[in-house]
Amino acid sequence: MDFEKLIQEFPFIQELSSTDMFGFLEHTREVKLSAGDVFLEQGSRKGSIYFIKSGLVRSFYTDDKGEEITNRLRCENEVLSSYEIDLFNEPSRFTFQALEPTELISIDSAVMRKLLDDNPRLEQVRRYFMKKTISECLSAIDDFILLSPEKRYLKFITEYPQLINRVPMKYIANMLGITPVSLSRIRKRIASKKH
Amino acid sequence: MDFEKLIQEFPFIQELSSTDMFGFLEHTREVKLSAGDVFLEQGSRKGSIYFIKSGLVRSFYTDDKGEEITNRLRCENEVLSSYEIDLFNEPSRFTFQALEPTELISIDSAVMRKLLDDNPRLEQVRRYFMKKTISECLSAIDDFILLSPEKRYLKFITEYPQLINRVPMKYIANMLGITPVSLSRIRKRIASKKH
DNA sequence: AGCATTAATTATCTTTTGTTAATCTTTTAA
DNA sequence: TTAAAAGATTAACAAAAGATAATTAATGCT
Repeated sequence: MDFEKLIQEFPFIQELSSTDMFGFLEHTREVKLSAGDVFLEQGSRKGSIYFIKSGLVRSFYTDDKGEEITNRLRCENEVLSSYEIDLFNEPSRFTFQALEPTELISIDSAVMRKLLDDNPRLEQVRRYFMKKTISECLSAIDDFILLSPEKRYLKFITEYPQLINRVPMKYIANMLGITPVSLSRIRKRIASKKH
Repeated sequence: MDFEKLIQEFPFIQELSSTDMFGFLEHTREVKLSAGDVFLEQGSRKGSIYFIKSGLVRSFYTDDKGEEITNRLRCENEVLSSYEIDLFNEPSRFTFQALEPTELISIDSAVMRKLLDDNPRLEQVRRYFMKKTISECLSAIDDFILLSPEKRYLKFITEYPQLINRVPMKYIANMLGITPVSLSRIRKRIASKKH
């Protein structure tokens, strides 16, 4: 794992003492997943915080008609977890699934919470992730308010070029808040504009 | 001010010592505003956290065409502030304006940050507001992904019935991510359905 | 390799939204 | 109180999205 990149992604690491770091690392474990594996189920109260060493993960919601609606995609060097379990002590509203062979480093959410609660110096870690979450959410809301579906798609492909060829378009359509059929038409429109 | 209500809204208050509470209160000040008054400008780096004693406030973004796009409405017994200033140490992306005669209790964001940083026992206060923000944001994103504009409007009027007769419809249209014209049609459609 | 499944595209049609402009209605301010 | 301004509605049209179904393309599996 590229340590430089890690620090760049998670600047708070530099501020942690090696004691803190080891105290944290001894509770982590590695998980190897195959494409399609589900590792956290909608409704579960027990979950972990996952760092993606390699691979690709989606989280999705299953609606009353049994339709799966993808709401997040995360790939290597990113962190994800259930907001419900981590922040609100509620059952996860989403299922987490690997879309590729995936290696995760996980730490149980309850254990992590205890670590953070017991060691105030780790507070910055919690704050870092909460701030990051807020930042991402605010940006997503802005996009829904200010941009058309087409603009949102264009923004998506420039912002996450590494994802477009790795996941089904219908997952992206879900995240943009439109139907897969509509996304297909948008893509056609864009392609024809570039003649 | 109704103290019971305050504790219900902000449960962390109970956990604060009176020393902490007074230390906090001595930095607050009251602001009286008339309808239309702007009290925080887009681009400002200096702002406060505002508790609305009475009245109604909106925050809006002015786009490149000079159009104002309302993104938040807050009324009495609610708290608001600039996420950019408070969390990210960046200039506010939004202007804050009173829509009615409004009384605010404010505390300067920089002062508040120092108070929170200096007193770890106040960390729960910060966490409370960050969690609340995340919760609101996630819910808003869900609505954009899962609900049609009409459903979003219906949800809005059941969730915030106290707002519909106090603010122009066009502000609500902005927050729903649609045009005022479209909202007007939606309202007509809904009215005709109830015949 | 070949079959079955899943995803993506295309087509058709209906519904909804955006845009612009005109007309009412309400609010504001002189 | 009345004129001006701002907000809401309506109209008319173009553009886009939803829904459904059919077709084509891609993927997975044994």
